Amino acid sequence: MRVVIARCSVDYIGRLTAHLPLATRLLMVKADGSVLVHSDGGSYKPLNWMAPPCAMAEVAPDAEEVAEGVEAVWLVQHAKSEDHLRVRLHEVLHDSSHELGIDPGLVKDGVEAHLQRLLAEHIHTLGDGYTLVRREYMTAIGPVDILCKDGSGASVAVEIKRRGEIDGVEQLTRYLELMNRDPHLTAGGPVTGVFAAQVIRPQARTLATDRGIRCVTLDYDALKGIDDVESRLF
Amino acid sequence: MRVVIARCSVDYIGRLTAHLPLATRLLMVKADGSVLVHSDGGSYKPLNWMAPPCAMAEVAPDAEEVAEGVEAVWLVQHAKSEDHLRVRLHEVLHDSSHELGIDPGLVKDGVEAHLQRLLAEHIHTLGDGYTLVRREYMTAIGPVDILCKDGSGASVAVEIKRRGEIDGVEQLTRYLELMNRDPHLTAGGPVTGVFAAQVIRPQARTLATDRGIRCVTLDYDALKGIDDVESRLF
DNA sequence: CACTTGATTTCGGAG
DNA sequence: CTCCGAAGTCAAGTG
Repeated sequence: MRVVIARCSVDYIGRLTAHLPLATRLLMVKADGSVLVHSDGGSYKPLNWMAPPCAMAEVAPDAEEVAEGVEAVWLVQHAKSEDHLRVRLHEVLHDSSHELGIDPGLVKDGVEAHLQRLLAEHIHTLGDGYTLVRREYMTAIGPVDILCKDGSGASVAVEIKRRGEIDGVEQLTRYLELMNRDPHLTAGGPVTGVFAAQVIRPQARTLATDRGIRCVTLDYDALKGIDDVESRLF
Repeated sequence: MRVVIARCSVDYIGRLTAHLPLATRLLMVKADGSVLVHSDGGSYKPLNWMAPPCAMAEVAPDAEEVAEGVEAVWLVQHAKSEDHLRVRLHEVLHDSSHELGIDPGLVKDGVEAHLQRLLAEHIHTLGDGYTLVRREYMTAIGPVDILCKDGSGASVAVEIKRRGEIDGVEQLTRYLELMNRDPHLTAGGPVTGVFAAQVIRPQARTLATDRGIRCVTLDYDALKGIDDVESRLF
């Protein structure tokens, strides 16, 4: 990992064309050759970058660049496309390299998969008499998050999102359309839908309701609470 | 901007819980208090981070941490939520600060907005007699990229994407459904749809065709070429 | 390999 | 401010 602080200008040519005027920035060159250009604010996203696989070469500034005061030029070329980044260094304020080694990586908890497991384990939170058929029920166009049956024995398809947005409703609608053509699934009556999420956007809620899909807001901590209480009983 | 290279472990608690085991990493502390934890590979996304607005405080390691060899602890607290990051520094290999100033920011070219402007200016590329009604035509469920009329005077809704995928077809279908219920728009006949993109995926093309939506492949450079030629005439 | 889906998405624009 | 769509999205899982 090489870290450089420099007054520089940057040009990216590839999927789009982007230009960064002359200013002082942090340049990060990773072991895989990828380059990140960061300013002193914003978010975790660099102002400009080149994703691996790519190679960084230091080339000589041309006559025009020399006239503009360019000390060095970095040419970062993507390995599988024409995408490239040209960094013109006008003044290098810091330059150091460090051996970092391979990172053991991030351990996560609390994502959609977890929500799905929790709701599957406590499917009765959807209503009395609800029973789980299976998680990731496979259809021709993809897996339905949860397939269960309501108190009357009718099939219910559940789509789970962390944030409920309109495309999630579209997805569930496609599943329901398909599933309602399967005599096996509709034996107990038409397959209904439940759109479950921690937060459901008003437009998504409106569309779902309009299509007869029930919306359920999930409380992750409450579900986990039930989980903890129940596991403590065993 | 403060740059630290250190052997550290990191814990994030907030929307999810995430842990990074002890390893050598780059820590970036930006002027707005935000912190980024980078490894020597991956992509432009940090392994872990705290987004602004937030504040970083160096706190004393507790007894257990001292016993594990922790030299210092950074507590990064988000200003508007309970999200926080705890960085345990075991060994600092580098630590430097730099004044970067405010960045003039990125200048982009070639995104969807540009495509939309170009097609709107050369709406006749869709066919003889096509006339522009307006860009970003507002409907109850969102803006249609371009509303125009064909040679016969019938309304045409155009959805523009850089890459034409299935969700873009779904989006246009929703607009068309709604617009075809508006007597004002259907006065010249049913509203038809055009799905325009630089690249259209086969699945999206199949779905669009199936729904009577015309697919048009946009050539950005060609459109820009027309633009340049025309502007040169004035 | 391509395709799909989620993300501590981030980012920008419109209402 | 919120809501919504786009992104040089990235990255992981699956057929």
